[in-house]
Amino acid sequence: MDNPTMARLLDETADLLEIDGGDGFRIRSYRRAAEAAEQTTVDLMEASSDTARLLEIPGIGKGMASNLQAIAETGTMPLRDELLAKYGAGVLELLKLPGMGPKTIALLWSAAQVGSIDQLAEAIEAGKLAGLPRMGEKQVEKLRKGIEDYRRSSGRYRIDVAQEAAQRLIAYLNAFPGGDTGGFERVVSAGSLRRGRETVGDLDLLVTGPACEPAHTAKAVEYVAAYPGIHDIIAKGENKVSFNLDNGLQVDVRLLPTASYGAALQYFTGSKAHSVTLRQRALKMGYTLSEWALARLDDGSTVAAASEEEVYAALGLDWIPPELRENLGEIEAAAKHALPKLIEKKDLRGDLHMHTNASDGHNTIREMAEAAVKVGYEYIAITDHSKNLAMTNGLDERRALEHIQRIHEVDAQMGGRIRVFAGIEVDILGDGALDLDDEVLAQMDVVIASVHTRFEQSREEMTARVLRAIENPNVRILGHPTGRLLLRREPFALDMGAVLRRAAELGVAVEHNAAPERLDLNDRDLRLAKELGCNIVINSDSHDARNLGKMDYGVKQLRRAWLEGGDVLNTLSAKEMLAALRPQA
DNA sequence: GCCGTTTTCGGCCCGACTGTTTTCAGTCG
Repeated sequence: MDNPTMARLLDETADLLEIDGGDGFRIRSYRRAAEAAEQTTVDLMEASSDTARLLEIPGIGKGMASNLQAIAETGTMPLRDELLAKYGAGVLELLKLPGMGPKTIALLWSAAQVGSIDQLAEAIEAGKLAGLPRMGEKQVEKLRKGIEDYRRSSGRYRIDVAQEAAQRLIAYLNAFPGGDTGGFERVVSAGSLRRGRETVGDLDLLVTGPACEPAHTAKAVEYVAAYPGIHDIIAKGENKVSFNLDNGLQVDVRLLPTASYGAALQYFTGSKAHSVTLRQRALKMGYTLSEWALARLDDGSTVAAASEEEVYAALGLDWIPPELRENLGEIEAAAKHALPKLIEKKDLRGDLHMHTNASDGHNTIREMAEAAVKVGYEYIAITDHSKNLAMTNGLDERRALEHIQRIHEVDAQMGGRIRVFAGIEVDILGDGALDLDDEVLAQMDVVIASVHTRFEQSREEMTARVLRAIENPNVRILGHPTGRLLLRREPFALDMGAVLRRAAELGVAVEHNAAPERLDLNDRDLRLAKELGCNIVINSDSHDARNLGKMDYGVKQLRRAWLEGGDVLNTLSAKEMLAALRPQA
């Protein structure tokens, strides 16, 4: 079991304790321990036999150490089992509905025998919630919509979750002993994960090599099917194994001969719409395209199959980056040799959105700056929260001014190794006013304005609110413009066209927030932003120095939006970036 | 349940907003 899984078990125990009405401080210690498990560099599974080593981790005391040891040994822990037996696993799923917290769950459980999302849906339909305390019409309607949203998004997984699952599986497959089969040559992920979609429905893994040659796949298939992370096997054939992982994610592993690698990779990367258009094109040229090869229609002889480049070239096309394969004009562009030169991670020279322990981050300004040097950045901006987000210990005017001083000091201490700009992620209040005085904001190099509250406003209200915020001349970046949390919270209603048009006029940049739970703006709106002439920035929104370089998923979204290096301000030098960000300054 | 002690018990996180109240509980992050 890995650290994140152990962390999840501790966090679930905290959830269950809350539902059970347990002591708040005890619950917090479980949350802290979960966070510690998530963040520590110690391999907890390995360290579990050494109590002293566990106790060295801040947040882990005697009780947590024995919990971790129980988890390492049995895969669970007594308190968690006891509470699960009492309430059932369904309550943990209930907690994922917006507006549904532990107190409400406890109420529903005791008053209406509701212990799962399905039971809640039934209770709502049967009108059983009417009359319960704090269950007015609006509240019930909110729950109904929450269930709808949840059901629509379930069955999909965030790209980082899918990517990590794929990496573990790929590592396992690469360890195939092979023996007389000749083993595997290449193990790669295809499908929507390779295309960089923000969420993934299932994993497609492609395996080629001697052990995958037709009629010789038995040993390879058995090895795949023996992967320890498998929950249940759906299908097992000669060149395909399908199964569900413990977290429910479905995986298809396909075994194909080396000679078909390119055709197979193209076929399994999709998208479906892209592949259909490609196959139509092949037919017009007298070819047929399958996962085995691009072949002549008349005699079936292979035209191209070993690499994707050969397959695309034989169809008269430049190789198309996977992120573009959505049948949105990429095939026409490839035929005209007019594909964009997509932005790459190495083009990024800085990051303009991150938090420190002055608000809800984990590290100091200095630690963030040092981490950014390691990533290879030329500049960063420190942008902590403002006071309206009390939960995050957001800065008021006085603290914000002090923070600017400290940032300047660190900037000087870094001795030119990196520029550290003073910034803020200022809250956009309900009416579109900003959470800090203009005189304070005016002293910042980079002001990001973001919505964090009152997501339920109407489209008109929200649009007016955001427009008012970006009219403030101190605002240089609109942060995570839709507020969405993938698979958890829908984007709020907003007239995106109106906001982007005004942002372009004002020279306010729109952010692509690269945190994998946000990826906000999405690829479609990013493409629109480019068309409308908006400045675009990509930021990590790091709350931890270790996340600073994690831009990969965000860069994929930029690529899906057809963006080139020149479209994104982070590819500029510090001086050019500031000039573009503050054209009037 | 963790931590850090004036060493074995007391402190541990503040505030806005909503929908339900008619003075406030619950959620948010």
